[in-house]
Amino acid sequence: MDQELWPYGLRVMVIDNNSSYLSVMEELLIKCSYRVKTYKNVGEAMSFIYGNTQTVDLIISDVFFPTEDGLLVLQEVTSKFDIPTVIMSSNGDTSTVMKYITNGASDFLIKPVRIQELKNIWQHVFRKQIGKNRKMSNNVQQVDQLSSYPPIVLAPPPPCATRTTEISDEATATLESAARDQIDTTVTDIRDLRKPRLSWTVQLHRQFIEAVNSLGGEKAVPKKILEIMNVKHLTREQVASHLQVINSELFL
DNA sequence: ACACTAATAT
DNA sequence: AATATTAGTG
Repeated sequence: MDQELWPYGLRVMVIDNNSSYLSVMEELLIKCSYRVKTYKNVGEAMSFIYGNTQTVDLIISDVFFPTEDGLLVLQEVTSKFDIPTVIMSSNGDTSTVMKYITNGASDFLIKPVRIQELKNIWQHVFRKQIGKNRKMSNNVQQVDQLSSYPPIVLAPPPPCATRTTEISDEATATLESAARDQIDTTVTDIRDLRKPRLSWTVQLHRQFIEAVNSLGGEKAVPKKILEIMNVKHLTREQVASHLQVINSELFL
């Protein structure tokens, strides 16, 4: 059976002028182990994108009815940066949705957005990349070839992504053993991982990302990350070094 | 003293 | 390119 994978650390920008809804979105996205950056206004969001190319994997923007700034974001971003953009609105009438989709929106979510829908948005990122690569090679694209490390790591899914289950009896057994496997692959000690130097395996990196996310943006400093990761023989310096790289690839 | 970060070294 | 070490700051 194929190992299920999850795109840890996918960098998602959310734009919405309603700050309480922004927080809701942030919380949901963090539960999905994405990295999240939120903006209340379109201008700041766009200037971040202009100043930091290649640091946003996906944008989720409100429509900003009636000014339709959401549409501007969409047109700007799709024409200049090719970042998949998802539009949110509380109004889901067909003509509205159609307008955004025809202008290049990757998806249209109707508020309130449920976490189940956010678990699926990562696919838009990979869709775009597959679209780009398809003409140059007829090789079957392996999903792990599309991942870029360290910004995005494919690893077993986080608890939030537990599949919407209709559980058949034997499937239950499979899931349980999969869960056990996942526990078994959690790194608790790096003695054998540090050959000459430490290797940040996907498991270790996943724990790192989860620790960072659980601390939330600002407070994610090496010492606290280290505490939360709870990995023997891992040093604060090693975490700091890794954090530096992650942050230079930006986001947080 | 300690921890953080940016810069630099390996 | 990835990880470790150093050096300056609070």
